[in-house]
Amino acid sequence: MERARRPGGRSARVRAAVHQAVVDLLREEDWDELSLPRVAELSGVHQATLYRRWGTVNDLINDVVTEQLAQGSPVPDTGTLRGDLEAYAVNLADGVAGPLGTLFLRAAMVGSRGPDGDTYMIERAADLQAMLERAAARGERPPTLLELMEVVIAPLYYHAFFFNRPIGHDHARALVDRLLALQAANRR
Amino acid sequence: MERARRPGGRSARVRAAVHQAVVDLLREEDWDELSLPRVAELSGVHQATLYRRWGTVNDLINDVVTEQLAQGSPVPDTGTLRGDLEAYAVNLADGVAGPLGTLFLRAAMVGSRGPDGDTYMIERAADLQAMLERAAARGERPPTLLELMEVVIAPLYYHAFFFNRPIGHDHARALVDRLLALQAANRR
DNA sequence: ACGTTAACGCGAACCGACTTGCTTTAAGAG
DNA sequence: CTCTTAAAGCAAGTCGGTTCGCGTTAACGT
Repeated sequence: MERARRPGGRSARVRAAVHQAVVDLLREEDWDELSLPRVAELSGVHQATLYRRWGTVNDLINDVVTEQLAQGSPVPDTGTLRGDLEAYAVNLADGVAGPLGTLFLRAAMVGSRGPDGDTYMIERAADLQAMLERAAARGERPPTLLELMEVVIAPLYYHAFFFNRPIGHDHARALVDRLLALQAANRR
Repeated sequence: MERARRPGGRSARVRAAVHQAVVDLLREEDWDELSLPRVAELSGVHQATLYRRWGTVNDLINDVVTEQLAQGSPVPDTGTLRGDLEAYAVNLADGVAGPLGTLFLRAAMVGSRGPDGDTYMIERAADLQAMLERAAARGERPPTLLELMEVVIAPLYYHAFFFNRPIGHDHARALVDRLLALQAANRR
């Protein structure tokens, strides 16, 4: 894999300015107003640079999402299964609202892929899997990854997607309750 | 509300050809290849007509989705709650796969609205609510609409959206099982 | 500090999406 | 059958997104 040949100062500044402009545009304007010329205008970076470095809007979005996922919102480790799940759910609820949520949904829709060719979802899934295995190691009885996705994560996205209004923390925690209740019921 | 002034023969044929072309394009090409000129080419209808009747790609998609929802897939009435739910879930599972699912998701993402200004989701919700009320009238103990959406519908969309692969009928029925199991647990 | 060159800035040209004024066709009414 | 006119076809023109060749800047190695 080809490493970036000159990652230093200027390129980094340009990248940051462009990423910032993307988020800003998404915050104010409509979904499909996002174009490279528009980003160029707002960021002060020349169009040609955008086309050369990123090529298309989707690739740019891809880059932004990758960066955000890499640094922001790590999977929590609170010491209890319930604690981890609630922290994660509440965090995700906040995340899918706001401009980054939109970005993320759009990225997913176009079938964006991370550097290793995997879907973002799959990369994240590994982290969640690890969280569940920590719980199992402590002697708790965690749900499967599929159950977690279906009972907690899917509803969060669903609300954001179809009704795009923020999901309350209480509501997010209620989803976790439901998941754990199912676990309790299954054990019998 | 202004009725269509001349809904007869030719207009109907044009509309049908255009709708067909949209679905065909979506089946073969990529998500963002869909443009009015492209649809014009494939349908044999002139560009100008498309721009005058629909204006934008989103409005066209809107029209297609509205039509599909209006005729296709009515909310079932099998006589039992479980029967209704399973029929609905299996049907939706098939629906969200395939090109129409994509169409629908995209429409939702842009925040499409039906003729009365409501989100499609909200229009459909009324039908589902009626289904649940029929069950209640029979003396069954139906879940709330919110529970139905979160436990059954959300996961179906989630799978289609993030992993876009079809959901098996068994899997769809399993989601209904989960919903009913939750109901049983709550009753205690 | 100095030279090399990747990465950015600039403007012109290109191309496809979108618009518009006019003409032609055929639905629907009498 | 005839008339009216809504809706479709046509073609030229505008506009914004995209590409390209060339000159300039500033990372990074020495």
